[in-house]
Amino acid sequence: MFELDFIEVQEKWRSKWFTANAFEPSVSSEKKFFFTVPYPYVTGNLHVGHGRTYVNADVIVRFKRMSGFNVLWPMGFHITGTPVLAVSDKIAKNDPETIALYLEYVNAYEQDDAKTKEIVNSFKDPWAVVNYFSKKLVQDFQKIGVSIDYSRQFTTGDPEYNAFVQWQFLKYKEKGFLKQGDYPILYSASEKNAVGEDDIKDADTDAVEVQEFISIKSKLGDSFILSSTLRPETVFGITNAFVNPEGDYVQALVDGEKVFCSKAAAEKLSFQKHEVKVLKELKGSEFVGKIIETPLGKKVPLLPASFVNVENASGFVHSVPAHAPYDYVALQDLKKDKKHADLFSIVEGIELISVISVEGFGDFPAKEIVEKMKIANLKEKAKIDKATQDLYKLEFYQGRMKENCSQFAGLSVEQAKKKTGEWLKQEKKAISFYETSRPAFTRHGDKVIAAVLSDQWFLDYNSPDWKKKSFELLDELKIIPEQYKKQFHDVFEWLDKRPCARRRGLGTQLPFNNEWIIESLSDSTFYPAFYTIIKQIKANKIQPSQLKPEFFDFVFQGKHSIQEASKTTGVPIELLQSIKKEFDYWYPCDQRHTGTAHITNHLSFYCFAHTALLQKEKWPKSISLNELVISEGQKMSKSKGNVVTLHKLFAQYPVDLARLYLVNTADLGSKLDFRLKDLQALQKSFNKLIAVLSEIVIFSTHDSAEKETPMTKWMLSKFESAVKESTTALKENRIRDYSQKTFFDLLNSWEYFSSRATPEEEILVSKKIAEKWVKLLSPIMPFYCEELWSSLGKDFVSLQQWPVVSEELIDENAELEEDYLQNVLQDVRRISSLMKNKKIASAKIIVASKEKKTQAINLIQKHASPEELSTDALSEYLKKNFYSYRTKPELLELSEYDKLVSAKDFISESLGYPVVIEKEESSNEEKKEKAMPLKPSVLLSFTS
RNA sequence: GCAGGGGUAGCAAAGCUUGGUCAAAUGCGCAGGAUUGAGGUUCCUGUCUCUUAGGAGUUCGAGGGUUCAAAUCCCUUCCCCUGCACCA
Repeated sequence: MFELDFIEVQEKWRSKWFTANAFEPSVSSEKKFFFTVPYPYVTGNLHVGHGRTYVNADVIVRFKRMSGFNVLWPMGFHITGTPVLAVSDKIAKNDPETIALYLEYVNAYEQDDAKTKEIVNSFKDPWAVVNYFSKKLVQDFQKIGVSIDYSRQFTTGDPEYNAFVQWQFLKYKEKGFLKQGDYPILYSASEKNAVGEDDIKDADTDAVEVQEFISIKSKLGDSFILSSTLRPETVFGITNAFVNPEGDYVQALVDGEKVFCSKAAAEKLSFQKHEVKVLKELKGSEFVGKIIETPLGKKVPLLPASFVNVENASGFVHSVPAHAPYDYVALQDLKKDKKHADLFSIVEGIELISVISVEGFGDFPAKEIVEKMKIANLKEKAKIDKATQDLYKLEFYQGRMKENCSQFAGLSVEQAKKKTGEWLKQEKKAISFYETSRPAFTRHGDKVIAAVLSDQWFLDYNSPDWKKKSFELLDELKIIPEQYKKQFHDVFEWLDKRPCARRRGLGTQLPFNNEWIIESLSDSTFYPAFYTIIKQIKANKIQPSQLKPEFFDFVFQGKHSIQEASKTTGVPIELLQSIKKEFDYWYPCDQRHTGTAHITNHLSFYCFAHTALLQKEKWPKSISLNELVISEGQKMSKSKGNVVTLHKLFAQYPVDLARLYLVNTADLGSKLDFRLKDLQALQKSFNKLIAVLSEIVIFSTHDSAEKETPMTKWMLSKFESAVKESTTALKENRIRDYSQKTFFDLLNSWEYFSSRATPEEEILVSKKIAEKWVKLLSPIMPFYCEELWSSLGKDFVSLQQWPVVSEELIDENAELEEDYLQNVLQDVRRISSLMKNKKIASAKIIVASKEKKTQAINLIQKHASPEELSTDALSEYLKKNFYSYRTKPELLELSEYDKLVSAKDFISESLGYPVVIEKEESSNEEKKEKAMPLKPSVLLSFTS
């Protein structure tokens, strides 16, 4: 038995590959294959989700390399944005959870506890995080055996990279793709800064977003009151407004107009591009009973309601009791309220106004639903919330505006909502009021509010020419698996203006405005180009300051003369030439592989960036994708503690096994559910294959008599078919198919062959398949394959030529004969199983006569359909398989008797009792009549 | 709601583009047998239902259609997952 210490084998080949620089190609005359996978983000360890993407990628790349391509697969590291910063921040503030997490991460690499602590402590500096993990990730990658060129590493924080990204944004600006405008964001007033999800308490479990309320202006004296709603379309149904009598309100000058709103609202408005000056403060109770005039000219009363929250939006709400459960219940409560007995007649006089029709409800859905759910008063908050939500959903998606809604009559609520809001704002009858979707606080405990940035930078993916060109790219782009092409199409359609810079985080500053950091998805769209040049930039010590726009103009776009470019940048002409040559050699990117999650952003931006910056010949050629990995049926997350890190995995299982598992468990287009039990089960087959293959490799060195037999023909045919099918599958990126064929099918075939064959036959076949099979498997399990290959006295199977199919060995007949034998065996077993209580002594197998076969062939050929056949036994039999015999008449020509006789011992052994083979012509048995072509008659005899 | 993907035997997962060879690969699980002191491992066999001679019946979310023939093509319908932006 072949025993290997997998840790040792892995270490050995890892170090051999990388000391020999086996995967570091340079410009040559060979045909090239430039392949990339998005660089990982460096805030922690890699997990099986990364593993899946990188292993699939590696299989593709190894196949291409063995198929004679000059393959470049480089790697860099992504550090842009807030996450690294957030980690450092938390560690600096001694956040116990973060420290524990990072102790665990670092502990995976370090032996010494004291050292681990020291390292984690150093993470107060974000660059320490970046530097530490980028080094460790390289080690991890090398451990998985992915054949990456590590000589072109960089991080997105490197000054060379900054210059490269700045150049891109200069180009976007020149083309008019970069624009500035208003944008609402989450904001902390006390920190004077934008806040992201990672800054907000509990935002990872309970997301906070910015909502746009429409605050309509209703006249009250010489001022307006601002009442807010998320449903502007109901403005036609207003019957009154509500104020919280306990609340604090102000009168303020907002953009030159006197308005009433809550005190909190006035402050918020000042962050939303409004000039706000508070004139006086007053209590909500002072508004009760006042009559206001809505923008539609209707005079309605202001009534008290405790449910109005002055901390939310403008502090007043208008009331649409026909459609809003809260409003309806509030009015009912008010009628019963003794404190406000003076208002009774006003409330009593309010008539509900219906503005939306929706199936299943009459004129006043809110009233109906409140009555149906038996909501008694405002205290039943949970019930009212539910009623509101249900009704809103129903009306929003299914409702229509009624006749009384002027120009919006007949529209769906969905459309009317947007249009009414726009209209009110345009007519200056309302303003936008941005508010957080729930009360939220930063991790430091400051209030999070919605603010409007007036100078936010956007990339306008809707620029007509840009979008058109990008669709052109998409038309030509090969997407693997194809099913995702449509999604790309839809995403391209949908892409609009997208904010592309932030006020904080690591990364590159906007070239013309250094207060802005280019946001992390926007700085990672064109970087495959960077791999082609960074090696020479670093090797020749070109300074970041030399990487002026002219440098990139020249290299990527061929602009300026080389003399000019050299003069401006101070880069020598030959060097400039050589860098451009390298870019021109490798570009375009032939294939980019990543997870499907990136389609809606990263991959789409990647396409757009290329159409904006490069000529058509340099646009990407293909994108391949794989779905995500879940763990034991659940999404992986730190909080669930079910994240499987590659580190842990490889401590216990051979890398080659894990690689096999990751490519074989699911197709690229489906989720992979990582189950430890399955992996362990797979290990059995894995060990078996290693044992079998090692044996074959040893056999292949033995001498043998060169004599082919039906069995060797069968095995070689199976093998060569597998070579053929595997190769096709790999060419089409059907990686799972390839692994099934190369690994499982062949293993099963060999096991069967081995049970049927003599040692001589095994040696004969081994000599012909050993090398090929090792090569075939090497993309999946490179470590063991290198080990086996070296035992044949050769170097680096990873760099060998992919096996060529020996078509002449594919022998359909040999395979058919063996299938036939299996069918017969199956048949005999079936019959035996029906003989429940009898012990079988022996079996007689009677093969159909020649005459019957000829007859059968005639019948099949002379008739077009099974209906035309008559009802004799042979015809009845033929009816069942009519069409398959018709398309493959050679089936019927098989020499059944010879096959069975030659396999007689095998049949007896498999069945466990002796068998006799007879021909129908020479048999004395009555049952011989039952024999049909390909279906011999079987006669069992029993021990008494 | 919009967009994309999906529903296959106890479970997981192929097959669907190009209809027949599909009661449907493969793996797990389960059952019986061999091996073993026992367990595990390994090997063989079976695993939709009925059937004491190789037969029959019912299945691929549900319902309808096209066809000599449908898991595969068309229509309708129900259910599930993902994304919906400034976040890596």
